[in-house]
Amino acid sequence: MLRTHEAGTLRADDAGTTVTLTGWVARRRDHGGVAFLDLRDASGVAQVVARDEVLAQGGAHELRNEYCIKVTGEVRVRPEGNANRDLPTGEIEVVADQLEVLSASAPLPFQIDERVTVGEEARLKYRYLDLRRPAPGAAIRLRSKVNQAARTVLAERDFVEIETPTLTRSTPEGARDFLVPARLQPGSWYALPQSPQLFKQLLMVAGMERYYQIARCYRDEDFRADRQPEFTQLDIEMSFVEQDDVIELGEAVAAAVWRLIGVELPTPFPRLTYAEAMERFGTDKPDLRFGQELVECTEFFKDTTFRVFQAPYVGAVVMPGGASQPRKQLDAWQEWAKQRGAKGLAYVLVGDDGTLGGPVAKNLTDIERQGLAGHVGAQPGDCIFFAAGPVKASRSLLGAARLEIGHRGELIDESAWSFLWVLDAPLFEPTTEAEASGDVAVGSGAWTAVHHAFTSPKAEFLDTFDTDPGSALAYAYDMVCNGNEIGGGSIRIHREDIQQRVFSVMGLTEEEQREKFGFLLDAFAFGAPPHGGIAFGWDRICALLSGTDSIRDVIAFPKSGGGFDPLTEAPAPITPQQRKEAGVDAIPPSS
RNA sequence: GGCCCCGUAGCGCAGUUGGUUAGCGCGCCGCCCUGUCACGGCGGAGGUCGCCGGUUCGAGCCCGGUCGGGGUCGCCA
Repeated sequence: MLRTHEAGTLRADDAGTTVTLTGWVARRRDHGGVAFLDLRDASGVAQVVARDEVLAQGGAHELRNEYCIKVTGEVRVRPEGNANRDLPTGEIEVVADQLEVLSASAPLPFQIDERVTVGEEARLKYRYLDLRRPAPGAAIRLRSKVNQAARTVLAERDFVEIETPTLTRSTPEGARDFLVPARLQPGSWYALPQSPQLFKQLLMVAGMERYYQIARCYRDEDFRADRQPEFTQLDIEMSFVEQDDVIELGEAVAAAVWRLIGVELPTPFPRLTYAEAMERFGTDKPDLRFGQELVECTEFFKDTTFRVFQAPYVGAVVMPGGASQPRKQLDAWQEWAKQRGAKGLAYVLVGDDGTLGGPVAKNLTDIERQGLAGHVGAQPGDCIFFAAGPVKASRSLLGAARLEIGHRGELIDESAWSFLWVLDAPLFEPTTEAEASGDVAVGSGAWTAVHHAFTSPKAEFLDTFDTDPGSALAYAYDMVCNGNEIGGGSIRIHREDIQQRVFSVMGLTEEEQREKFGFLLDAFAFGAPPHGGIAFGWDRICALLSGTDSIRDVIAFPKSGGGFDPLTEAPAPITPQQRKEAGVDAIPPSS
């Protein structure tokens, strides 16, 4: 090694030791005859004292920030009154007697200083400089620990870490595939996997019994703050298990990684059914760190004369103190609701004396006005928001309003961790609903799978799921943390007859089944074990653990909007020669 | 794909009602400084106001378009 010690580890005990340190000049305080250098390496920072003579030697006089240097000198306790309590190494300094510039630094595009804010674009373009800063660097280092913790839990339980292909076959489910031309078969293409889903099921057929992988997944979809075209899942699959076994393992993994930040998660996690989550929170990933649950009002308004509330569903959510919002603010809520595709957001203001105000109040009957605040649990000074209309859309609007109320009203305890499982999701949803929300149906039937086509119906629906698909629930489970879906999975179908019936509900003919999933169906013909699994959104989990909002902060080299990498400037055009060789323009014989 | 916000020096930002030479902080360059720790002092350089077009006597500012970034809804089994 070029060094004998790491800068951040030096303490008063090391006084008298001659050490050689390597690292970067984090800051230079030059007093003419003597200069103080903060030498930073991965372990931390230590102060180096360099006299003029030492600086002059070896061209070190022009030392600037981020020069990479090597310093040899004696550790000593700092003179009386000069200790720096803010630094772990603040008791000591290294008196340099040799200083060598290993590598000079050009002037920096931005300062390597936590106190200086830098735009994300600049940070990503010079990500290698960004990562020299304490917080960004710490997020990447924490991620490594998170991987390690998960691996430890899984290794203790005899899981087998297995890599699956990244060049694979395009399958029709889910998101858009990234495609890779096959040079040796012009006109044919590989797809990058959206997840190792099918492979991990094949590994169960292969008798591996317990599989995991920290797997890179690829989906060619439009961007969001919490989305990258390539992202990572901790992917797990187990044979001979039931839902509770997977849930227990999931809790063990979560507990192990949260322990890294000193949080002991109480297990088992609370469980909500999908139906209950939708009813009480208007979402399948409720944030339980605050109340303001939705209040069902359909029955309350069953005889209402107010046209808007003569709807299949009426629900409410209370905003504490919301009655004092200025008119402008209340109008802004209408805009907010419209942006979500709603007509608006009806509201009633509860005055300090209990009288109801706002445009809706006068449309209510006396009886309704008397009972309303009590029914929804509103106090004087609160604002009650209503949504009326189709159940699903109304609840979803109220659920979003609830979150907005929580944020604006600072009702959310940011230091709290709320974990839960959401269970018993529906197996199918009507295709029309899926299409209405823009979903591409896999089959041509009236129903499409909510999770995926291999998710098992719950035992009690085995006889009825094809005669009454709308009521069938699945062995599917989502782990939710602070309103984020951080993991999800299911028990899979392993019986051919059930799989056939699921396919036929989805309107897939046998021919289509063969074409789309032939290799999996083949495998299932050879004694497939009952199995199930879970996949964790690893980037989101690392972001939560790092206390950052953006998954970009826990990815070493993330992409910016539009899938662009500001550092390498990928994607980039290819040469005509590459085009020709890759077979990008080959025309398949059939078309 | 829809909607909203942003684009001014290397970085982060200000820029009034459209009006003289576009400012501030940090960084950068030069000189000075022997106990600092976001050291300090003096001096200096640095601008295609994203791009194209329009309105105007005059545009960083107004209008249209376009590119880039961020957010949000759609989409993401």
